[in-house]
Amino acid sequence: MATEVDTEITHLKNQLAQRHLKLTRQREIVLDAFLKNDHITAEALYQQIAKTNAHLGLATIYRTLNLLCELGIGQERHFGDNKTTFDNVLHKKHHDHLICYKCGKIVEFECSEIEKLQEEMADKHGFILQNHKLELYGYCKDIENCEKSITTPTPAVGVPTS
Amino acid sequence: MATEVDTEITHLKNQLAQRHLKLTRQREIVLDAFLKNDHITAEALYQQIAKTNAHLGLATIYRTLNLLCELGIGQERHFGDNKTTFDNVLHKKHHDHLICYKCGKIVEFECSEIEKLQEEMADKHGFILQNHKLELYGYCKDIENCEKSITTPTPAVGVPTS
DNA sequence: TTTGTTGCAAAAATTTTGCATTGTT
DNA sequence: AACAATGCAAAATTTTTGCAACAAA
Repeated sequence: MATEVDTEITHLKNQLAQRHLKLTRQREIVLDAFLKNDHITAEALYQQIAKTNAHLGLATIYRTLNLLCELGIGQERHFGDNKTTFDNVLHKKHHDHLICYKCGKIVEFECSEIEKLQEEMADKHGFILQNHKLELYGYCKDIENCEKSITTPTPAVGVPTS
Repeated sequence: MATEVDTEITHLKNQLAQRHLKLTRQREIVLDAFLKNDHITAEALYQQIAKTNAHLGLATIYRTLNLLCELGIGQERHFGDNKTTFDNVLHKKHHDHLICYKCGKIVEFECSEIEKLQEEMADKHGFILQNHKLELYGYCKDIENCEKSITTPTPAVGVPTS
């Protein structure tokens, strides 16, 4: 069956070939693990891979993740904290996020009207739009799970506490 | 004359008093310098202050900038690279950015229609919206200045090169 | 074969922290 | 006087790099 992973692998192969870069086992492992996660950090991916596969050096994870970004498969994100997370962005064009300040929950959404307006704004200011990042911060109304799921009591980023 | 800085200082004073924190000369200096810049890094602010005032420790800059964020005056941003920049966000509600991949130019804009849609999206997903960050990445058509102003040939962040 | 990649450890770069001293309320 | 902030240097984090051994084209 032609899975989404196949598509990504193919894309990766093509991009690598174009640049005379090589498709290694490590790169496949990282890509594979990467695709199974949304917004994951290099460190987390490292841990995750360490559990299931032969050991890959953290430096390789970083190098590969950066490569994926250059090839248009991944994109860096920063959610409040200062850890860089990486997202699959190749087959998820409209990849915006809602983040809860209290429990850290991240919900993905898309909105074509917003996309359209972004295009207009870029045009209005003389830009050719290639990409965007939209993050909405707030509090989720999921009282039940919000408190429970507190991992790190995310420090408010520029939210008036009054 | 009642400048914008006065407003910010007043806000700062009030917020500090509320929390039994103190208004120090250093905090005033940082706030003052901070307000004169859009999206500046801690290091840059440090350098800038070093030129004009008595020397402030870099740690103090960081501490104060983080404080400003907690008080709702500042907000952290990450534009492509992994340096944290800080923005004045108190009196600029609609503070979105267009960033040129090639020359690094940053243009600020606002769009109330987008704001409204964001509100709707948050609501739709059960969030109470507090804040947002919107960054549009692309290439500016300012051929004249785009090439010239290259500071750091910003590495493309997730932009298909094909 | 040739050229790119990995792993490791060392190095960079960025941000935070401990603690004695100093300044504000 | 009490309590918080600063400065400095040391520490902690996060990410990158150099280089010899290794693997893919």
